[in-house]
Amino acid sequence: MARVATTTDAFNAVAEPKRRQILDVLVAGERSVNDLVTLLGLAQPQVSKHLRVLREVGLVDVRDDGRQRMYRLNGHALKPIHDWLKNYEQMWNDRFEALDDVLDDLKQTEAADGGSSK
Amino acid sequence: MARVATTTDAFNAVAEPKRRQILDVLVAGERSVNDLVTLLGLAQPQVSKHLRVLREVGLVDVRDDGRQRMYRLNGHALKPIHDWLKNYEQMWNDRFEALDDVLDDLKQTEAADGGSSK
DNA sequence: TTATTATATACCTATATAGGAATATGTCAA
DNA sequence: TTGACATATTCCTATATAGGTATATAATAA
Repeated sequence: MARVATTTDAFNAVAEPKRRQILDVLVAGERSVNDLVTLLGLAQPQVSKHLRVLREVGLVDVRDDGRQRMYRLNGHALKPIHDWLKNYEQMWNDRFEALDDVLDDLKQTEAADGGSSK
Repeated sequence: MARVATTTDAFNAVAEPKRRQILDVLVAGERSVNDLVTLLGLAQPQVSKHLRVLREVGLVDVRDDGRQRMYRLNGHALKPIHDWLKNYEQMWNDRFEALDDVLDDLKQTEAADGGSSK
């Protein structure tokens, strides 16, 4: 079997770096396809194709504006990724590293109390 | 061209749902390959293969223990994903939704002051 | 109408999977 | 040693991309 489809969920859609770039541009606001082509230096068909994937997983919405199509970010579609990461945050959080320091201090104090002089 | 390699970064490694499942098990602590096979109901070779991908992107570390190999999570490798999401959090945060409510209220008050009676 | 601009789709190709099955490697026990 | 267990690797196949190029569709302008 091949890989899970890119349009399966936000995880897969966002695995492609150029699609992340597109989203990063759209955070600032609505953009036409051509804007994205210019800003990212990609070929127009590939931009359209990436946008289709992003649209299929709900990461962007479109609006017709004359002959342009304005794409706009829908950040909510990223929440499942953020939610999944919740269980792991503690592993790199400053707050937890601070806690680790405290625990290390406690251990050292214990060791000192225990009598190890070296 | 095909898709970006699964071993390119955490984004791609984690796009595969079964690899996320493996990580979800490892949050609780170290596990042998067979533990994972049993807990997840997957075939042993596929588990080994998924673990290889996770190892190549630094998401897990291994330790030899007799004939077992104990795998352990390295959550730090997920931080780049979390960092990337930082720019988007505001779009689904309660705090921002609360702010939206406030802004809506303001708008309504304005409208009322403006004289729209209907 | 025709031309021009903006975007989407179709077609082609190379490539990297993920799973299944078989087998290799490695470690311990008898 | 031989056998049993634990894990990794190899080989095979079907499939879904991503990029390139060409073309279709759609909307405006002349």
